[in-house]
Amino acid sequence: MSTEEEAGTASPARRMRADAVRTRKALLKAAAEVFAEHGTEGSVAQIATRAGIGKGTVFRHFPTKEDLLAAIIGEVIDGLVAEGRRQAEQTDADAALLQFMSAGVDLYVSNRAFVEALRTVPDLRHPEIQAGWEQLIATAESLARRARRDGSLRADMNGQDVMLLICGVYYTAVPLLAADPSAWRRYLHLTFDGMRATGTQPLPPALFQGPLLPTVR
Amino acid sequence: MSTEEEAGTASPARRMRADAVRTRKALLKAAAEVFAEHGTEGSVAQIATRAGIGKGTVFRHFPTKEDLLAAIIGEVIDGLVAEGRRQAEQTDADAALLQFMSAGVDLYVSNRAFVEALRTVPDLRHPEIQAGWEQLIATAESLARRARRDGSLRADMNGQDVMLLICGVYYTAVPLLAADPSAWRRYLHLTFDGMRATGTQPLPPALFQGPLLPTVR
DNA sequence: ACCTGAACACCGTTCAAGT
DNA sequence: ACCTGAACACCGTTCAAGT
Repeated sequence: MSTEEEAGTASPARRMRADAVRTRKALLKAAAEVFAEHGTEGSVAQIATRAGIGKGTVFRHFPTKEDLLAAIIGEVIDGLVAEGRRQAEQTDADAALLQFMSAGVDLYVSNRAFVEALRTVPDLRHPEIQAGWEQLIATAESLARRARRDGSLRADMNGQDVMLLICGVYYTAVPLLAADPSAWRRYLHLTFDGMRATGTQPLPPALFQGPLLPTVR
Repeated sequence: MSTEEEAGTASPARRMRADAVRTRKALLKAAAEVFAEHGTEGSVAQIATRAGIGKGTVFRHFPTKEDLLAAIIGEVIDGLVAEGRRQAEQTDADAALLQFMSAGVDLYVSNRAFVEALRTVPDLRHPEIQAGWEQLIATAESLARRARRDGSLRADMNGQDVMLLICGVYYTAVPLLAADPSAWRRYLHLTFDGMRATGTQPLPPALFQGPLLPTVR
């Protein structure tokens, strides 16, 4: 978590004054905490107070609240991508895919802002988030490909499906999570059964193979 | 749609002055439109303007914005319950369940406020919504029971699962809906395959059989 | 009894004034 | 170069004043 390179998160311009570097670090830490706890609705004032800085300073570092959110979410995405790559080295392709999806749903449960941000991927036009999302799809696709080859995943499932389904499983369980934070497991297993189903009708086609957002349409 | 009994929506106290009845009707109409278009975030000012009344008047009829939302959502729920009962009369139990779920997802797609409200069912402590939700579960359960009996639905699926999965399917497809409003069909079919899966591991247990919110825990 | 709009405490955002 | 807090246009909500 904190073993990454420090300070340079999303590399702001070049060469900052020492005090600004400190301020920025405190800001990012506070924002990460507030967003994880309160979701996207956590207020800028709340973040500023927790970081011990003025409200105006937040907007000096990030032009909008959304930009700040994107910086935080970018890091969370990186973490999930890393998890996917770790799973890709496992021998059992089926288990690797399931464990990747479990990690994803679990992350959603523990970080409200993460799902809220990803759900609005088409709206949030942040290159960092778009790039992160495509990395996630690529990672998921590599896991899916292996599982397809050894027959544990149906032929018409791709990486984008995997990512979208992680989100769907989370939302399926949302109303139950307050009472039981692991209620999502039931629906992940159900979904996974659907993903391996054989001898059924072929699914209606997937929309996009590559990037989530086409320029046309 | 407008063939229902007029004016009495959620029966306010007793005997209103004629002008108040007119105001209330305009308010409910405006609120239904604004919420469907803009989701929960549609503003009270927007609704008041569209209804041609003052902002304060909104709060005279409904103590909070949430109460107004609940009145609107209550009606939408009734519509879906009716659809479920219609499907229950169909001979093919499997098709009835699938068509009920299709109608549900489709409703979510066309009415943003509806999903947003249902997702927060545990938070929204409105008896009307709670009651409506339980009616939905009961309706879904009657469809599920028939499908379970004739073997087209796995034995460990219940009505609550059905309702939660409708929501999940919607959210799975959310990022694609702007580009293709029927993208959810792919995931509904996948989910449905999971729901009929046989010869697989039993699912982790369901949390609650009856009402969604236990008093304990 | 019913409606209204000004007033309040919030929100994200801007910016002149300070160091 | 960097930070700050007052000021702005919003938000949901309250309430004294009008009919």
